[in-house]
Amino acid sequence: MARRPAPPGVDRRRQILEAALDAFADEGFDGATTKAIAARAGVTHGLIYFYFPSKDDLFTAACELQASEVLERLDLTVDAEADDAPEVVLRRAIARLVEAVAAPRTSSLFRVINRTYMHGKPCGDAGDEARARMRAFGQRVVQGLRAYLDRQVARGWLRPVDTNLTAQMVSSTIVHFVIRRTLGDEELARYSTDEFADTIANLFLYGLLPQPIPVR
Amino acid sequence: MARRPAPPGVDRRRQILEAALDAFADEGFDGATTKAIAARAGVTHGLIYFYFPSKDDLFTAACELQASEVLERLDLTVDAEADDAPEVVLRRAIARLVEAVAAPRTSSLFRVINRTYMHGKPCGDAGDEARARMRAFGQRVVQGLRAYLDRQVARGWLRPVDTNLTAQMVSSTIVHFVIRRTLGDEELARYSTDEFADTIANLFLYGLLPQPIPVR
Amino acid sequence: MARRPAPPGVDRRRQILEAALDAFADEGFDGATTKAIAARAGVTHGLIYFYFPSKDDLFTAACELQASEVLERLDLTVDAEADDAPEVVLRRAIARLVEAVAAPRTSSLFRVINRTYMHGKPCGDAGDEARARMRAFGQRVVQGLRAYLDRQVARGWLRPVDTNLTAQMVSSTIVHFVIRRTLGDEELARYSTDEFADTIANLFLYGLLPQPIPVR
Amino acid sequence: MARRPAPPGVDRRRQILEAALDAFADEGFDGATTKAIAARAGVTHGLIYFYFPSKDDLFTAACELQASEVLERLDLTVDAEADDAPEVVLRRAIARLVEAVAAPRTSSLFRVINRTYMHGKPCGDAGDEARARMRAFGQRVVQGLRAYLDRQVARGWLRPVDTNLTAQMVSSTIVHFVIRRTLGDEELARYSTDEFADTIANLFLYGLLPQPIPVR
DNA sequence: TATGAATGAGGGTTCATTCAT
DNA sequence: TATGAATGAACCCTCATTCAT
Repeated sequence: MARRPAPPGVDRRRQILEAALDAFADEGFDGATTKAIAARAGVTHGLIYFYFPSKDDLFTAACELQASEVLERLDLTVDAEADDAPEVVLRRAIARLVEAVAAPRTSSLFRVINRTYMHGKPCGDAGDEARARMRAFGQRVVQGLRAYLDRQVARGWLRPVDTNLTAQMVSSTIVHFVIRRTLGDEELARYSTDEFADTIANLFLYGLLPQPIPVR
Repeated sequence: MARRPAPPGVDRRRQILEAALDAFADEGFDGATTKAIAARAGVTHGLIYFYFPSKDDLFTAACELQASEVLERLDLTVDAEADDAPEVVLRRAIARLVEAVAAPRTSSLFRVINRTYMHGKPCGDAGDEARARMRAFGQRVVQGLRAYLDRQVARGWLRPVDTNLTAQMVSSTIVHFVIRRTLGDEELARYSTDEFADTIANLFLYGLLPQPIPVR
Repeated sequence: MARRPAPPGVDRRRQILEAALDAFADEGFDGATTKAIAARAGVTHGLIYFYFPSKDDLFTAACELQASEVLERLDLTVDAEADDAPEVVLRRAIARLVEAVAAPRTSSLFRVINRTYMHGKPCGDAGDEARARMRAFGQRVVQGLRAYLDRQVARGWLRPVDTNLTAQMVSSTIVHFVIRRTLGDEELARYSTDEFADTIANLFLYGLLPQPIPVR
Repeated sequence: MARRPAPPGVDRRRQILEAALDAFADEGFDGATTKAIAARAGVTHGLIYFYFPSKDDLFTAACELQASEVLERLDLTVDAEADDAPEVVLRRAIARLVEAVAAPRTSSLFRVINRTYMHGKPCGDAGDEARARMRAFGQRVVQGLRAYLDRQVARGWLRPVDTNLTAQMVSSTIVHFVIRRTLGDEELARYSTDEFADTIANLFLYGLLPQPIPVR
């Protein structure tokens, strides 16, 4: 009974994809029932299967849509050649990442990816293929940061560290804390977004050993 | 039919708890079926419900058992007053954490906790209560590290940073990467455990800005 | 959206009916989805419900269309008074039946009918009514053959057997084997259509007991 | 909630298998829902999946159980060397087949097989494998009859016909009519089982051409 | 203690059917 | 006429949980 066709300007498919991503982030792949996703999207249960062949496909599509949209905002190349002082540049990069990850849908994506990373068995939850793609997406994010670090190291503005591992650490730290903050962690909610980015940046810029902190 | 009482010296309850924790880590709460847990523990399905009233309780018990056992090994107070140079001391602390987290059952525990942290909705997966307890456990781990940092800052051996946030960052970084390494991440498998701890320590000790690295 | 009216000379309704009959024959009533039928007919899914109120009605219509078209070709009355020898006459009748049943759409019809015959419960598959009509159609086919046999018995050209039962046996045998041959049964594919009709005719003409077979 | 364990002497598995075969015969593979089968067996829905991994497996198991039990009763070798007159011997064989096929569960099996034979697409209904096995079973039945016919032809008691095709025709005729009779066909119900077997036997023994019928 | 048959709610998926366009 | 998005009932199957033994 085809009751209500979508009002013009409403994209049911996108509604579903967004609801799905949030649901997967909140409940996990198994925990997010297709029925719940439909309810969240304001859509009937059956409609999901009109747009997507299976829950797995929905999962993949939801992740990829968000991933593709997020990659632009995470582009650091524009900043790479700025002539500002090293700490200013890195601070800015971290602020950019914090901001990007904190966007509502994006944090859902990263929550999903995080689960993917914590899995051992190459089966079950949403299939291997989806996991592989998420991993690839995660790597692209990291590679963006790494390229950026490489550039700064080459210029002599940063210490010659293992840029790969460093990029992973920095980005995973950002993701971890931004998500916790997003989820309402009280300790983290005290910091404004800027303070937050700043604190992270300070740690990674100067480390823990005593030394004069340059005025910002 | 045939009742096969456990041979003496075999603790069925513990068998179940350990199998459960690993299963929850591998498959997630929903993904780990009680049947699979029983099989993993070498126990009949029904027996689980002799020892535990429900899957939720099993989940809680499995986490708590491991948590209580792990807290001892993570105790850093013994080192807190050592007179070695600051970097030596912190490096040692990080190595301790890396080693502790990498222990097989412990990494399962942290994998489970990680999922818990990434959840938003206060429902579904094993109930709120369990999540609250896991959070409390995580905090105890962090507080151990934080107390350690406080001590060093007080001594003037570390910069006066926000020790709470720093402790969280350091520990979450360690957990994140140790787990990924445990799960077979190829990039991380290149590092030996010591190198790994060292790399992490260097980053947090000195930061990214150019400066002379003291000989170790 | 775009309405593509059928090009003149194309009978959408008939397209659907033919596709439906084949689909029902191949997959059964439940197995043949309306979507698949639409695809087979080269028509959109919704259009089916413009021409037919329900799947049941489509089923009925598809069967009846074919049944009405087939009844002409199965008419044996023209031959009934031929003066050829009895075996020639019966042989010719059987050949006619074999040929008629083997026609592509006709064999689909008989496949559908066969299923109908093998059903017990007066429910489910396409309703009782449809089954009753199919049975009636089957009986008309049989009655045609029976009338023919009656005529020959009356003339003394055949043994005075129970012509009703005999007609049913002969026709069901023909249908059964022609269908199996149509479906690619390897053992039956060895025979040409003529050989096939001949073999059947021989059995029914002479029986199994030893006796000289007249030259044909 | 494990309410009622089976009373001793009740084989739930067999209950399910028998109910399943009848249901498949009545409704077809798709039409017979697992829920209906469970109800028919006097068993809860879920129990089916305790004993059988899937509906397909249940289908296969149900057919095979009945097939194996029926093959004994269809054994004609004992009669093969009897010294009675040819018509007596064949008449007896046909009576045996009629009786065997008419047994309640057996006719269900043959109804299922019939559907299998009438299918074209090697997919859908219960999978190819099951269909292949049913075909094999059908062939074993036919081969039994064929071997019997071969023996009689070799002795010179029957005409040297194509025994393979003849066996198929005789058995398919028997199956077809016994099933219809079982299902309540009014025309066929008039005949007693013996009359029925006799009529069939007469047709196949003597054919339709005029000739003296020997006293029985 | 220990077993495993038994239960039933609920999850993913399919599909006949409807209706605005 | 024709389209295809939309709906909801029902299906197969899984799984936590129970209970007689």
